Amino acid sequence: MPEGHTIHRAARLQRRALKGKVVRADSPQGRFAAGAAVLDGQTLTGIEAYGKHLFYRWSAGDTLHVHLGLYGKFRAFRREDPADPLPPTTAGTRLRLVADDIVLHLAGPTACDLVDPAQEDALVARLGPDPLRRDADPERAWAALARRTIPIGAALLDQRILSGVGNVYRCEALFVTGLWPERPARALSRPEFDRIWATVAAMLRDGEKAGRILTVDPADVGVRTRSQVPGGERVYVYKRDGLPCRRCGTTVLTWTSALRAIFACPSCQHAPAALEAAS
DNA sequence: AAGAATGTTATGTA
DNA sequence: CTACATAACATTCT
Repeated sequence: MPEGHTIHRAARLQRRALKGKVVRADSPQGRFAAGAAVLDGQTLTGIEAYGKHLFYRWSAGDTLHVHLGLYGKFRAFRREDPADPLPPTTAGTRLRLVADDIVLHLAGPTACDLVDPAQEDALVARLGPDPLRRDADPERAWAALARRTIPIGAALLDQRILSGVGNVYRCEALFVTGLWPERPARALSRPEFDRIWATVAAMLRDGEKAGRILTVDPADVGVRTRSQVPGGERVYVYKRDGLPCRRCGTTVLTWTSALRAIFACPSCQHAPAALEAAS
């Protein structure tokens, strides 16, 4: 269940565990047997994250491209003794990497394939700036938004405009910036865009550090809520439809935007007056 | 056991 | 080329 923070965190932790090491690779379920055979015995020279994509660089020049999709997961195991048996793989395991005392399982990703430089360039060229990357250029996102009539809520999910944001962060970032998700993207002012960019970057950074999504400001933590939603203590609006807003108590609304459920507080996020009255 | 889910691409239409 | 609707794929969890 990954957004950009999960991917960048995986890159950081796996770099620490595997970079510079000779890696044994295989594909226990045979779902990536040919690719694993190519990587087996190579040294992992680097891992790069771009939006929700990962690129693993190998000593013979190969690049492994991974995208976790909706269900992809990494599982890492530490082995005391290299002679110990390998931990069992669960169904859907595509690739297993073994180095020294580390075993890494990659299960269920949408993409797990070897790419040549042209393919990698094409993939990256389709992505908007990633706020977690040092080389991110917010002007590219600003220019892309200015051309779009789609709602800002939909635009934030479009990886071509800006990359790394998923459904939780789009809802939370719009709440924190106080913007109604249905505002046309190109109607945003520059200061509003700057606030969105800064908010998304800060949220993704926090998530990368913590390893989980936690967007609620400590100042709002004490606000009474009857939320029974798992993880509901850590977000403002995501999956909190029908519950009182943590800030103002107004009922949080949900509807469909860009194929996904979106959640927002009509009061804190300046819904059109008609809608606010109706709720 | 149906349905939802922290994702994305493809296709047809206007 | 943009926008929108719809379907499709993928897998796990409740």
